[in-house]
This record gives sequence, structure tokens and C-alpha cells, in this order.
Amino acid sequence: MDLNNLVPLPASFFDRPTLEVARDLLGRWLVHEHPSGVRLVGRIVETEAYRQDDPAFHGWRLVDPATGRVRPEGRAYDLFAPPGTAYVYLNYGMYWLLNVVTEPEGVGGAVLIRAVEPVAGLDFLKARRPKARRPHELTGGPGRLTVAFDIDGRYHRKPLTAPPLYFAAGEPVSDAEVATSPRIGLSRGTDRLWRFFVRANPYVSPGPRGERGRER
DNA sequence: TGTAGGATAGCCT
DNA sequence: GGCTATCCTACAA
Repeated sequence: MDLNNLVPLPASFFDRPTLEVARDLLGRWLVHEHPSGVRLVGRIVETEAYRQDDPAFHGWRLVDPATGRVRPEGRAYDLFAPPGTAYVYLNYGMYWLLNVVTEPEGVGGAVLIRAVEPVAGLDFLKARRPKARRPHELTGGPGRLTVAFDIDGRYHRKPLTAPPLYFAAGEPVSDAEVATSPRIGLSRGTDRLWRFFVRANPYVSPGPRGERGRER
């Protein structure tokens, strides 16, 4: 990959089954052309998939289980937006979480970006998170990476298929390097192995009780 | 190295 | 009024 010739992934990349997109996003680059002029690039090393047939999905109750019809109500309806749209929301009143909407428009799905490995803009990232000592404290964890990359609600519902915030091709990750586990921080849907991460990568978020990168 | 508790705000019941 | 796709600090061992 050439840092001087970054091409955004097109909407068609996200117009696929959510699990496929979550797996395929590993190794891709998250790029933020920051308003200050600094370009921030991170290699994605951890994702989670959320689907409309999933009790952990925000928009779960918007779908009528009998008819499959969707009620266009509330914030969660933005998860049914066109593929490649940003779904950014405030969690626990403090942290912005970055998702990219998947599946065709009208079908609910999104991938949560949980951790990246810095590729460019390291000084900027460190300045945003001055207390980070170990790698995963800098950009490992969905709340940490949005602080480091200065991503917040202003990107909600914006297309992630063009600057200033987008994904680039990066470098593929082989199946041998990929591990799965239950998603982190949920009370429902914990039986599904819909968290994808790069094995033994130091930037993968530790999760609760130091479960960093452990498969189950 | 590990666990416990608290901060904080929008959304839903 | 309860819950939440989190993180940080304090404190024990």
C-alpha cells in the first residue's frame, strides 16, 4: 500500500453480508484526513458484526419478526442506511463508537471498529492520548480509537466512502492470522462468535478482565 | 496482575 | 428509572 495514493473502498464493499464485511475489514486501513492537515491512518485489527436478526443489535426491535417489516423510528433506524454510511453514537455518555453500515439499504447491519494499529500520524495519536503507555492503550478499544483519531458524532450518517473519513485497501490478513470470539460488553447474543481480530496483535483491545485476544 | 467501583448522557420502558 | 457495543483509577496482593 502506498500512503501517497490512498483510494477509498467503494460502497459495494459494504453491500455484502455483515459477517463477511467484518472479517474482510481486518487489515484494511482506516483513514482520517484530519481538519488540521494531519493524515491519520490505522490498520484495522479488531471488529465486531451486528445484524438485524441479533438481540444485541440496536435496531432489533424495529423489525417485525412475522413480516420482516421495519419501523423507521429512532436513532437505530440509521443502521438501515445505505452501505458504507457511518453510524457513530455516544456510549455510556462518554465515548463515541464508530460503526460502518452494511447490507443493502433497508436491511439492518453494521460493523463496529474496535481496534487499529497506527500506520501514520503517530505523534498526533499520542498527543490525543497522552496517558497511553502500552500499545493497546493508544488505539485498542472502540472508545480509545475514536479519541485518538478525533472521531465523534459529526460523522454520524456521513458516507465513509470518500474523504475526510474512509477506508482504504490496506493489506489482506490470512485466515491463519484471524481469530474469533464472542462480542465484548454484551448481555445478549453472547453465543455468537462475531468478534474478529488479528491473532496476537498488541493493539487488540484487552476486553474485560484482561481477556486480550483470547479465543473461545 | 487482578478486581471493584464510578463517571456520564442519551435512549427506551 | 434502568440500561448501555466503555474506560479509568484506586487499591489489594
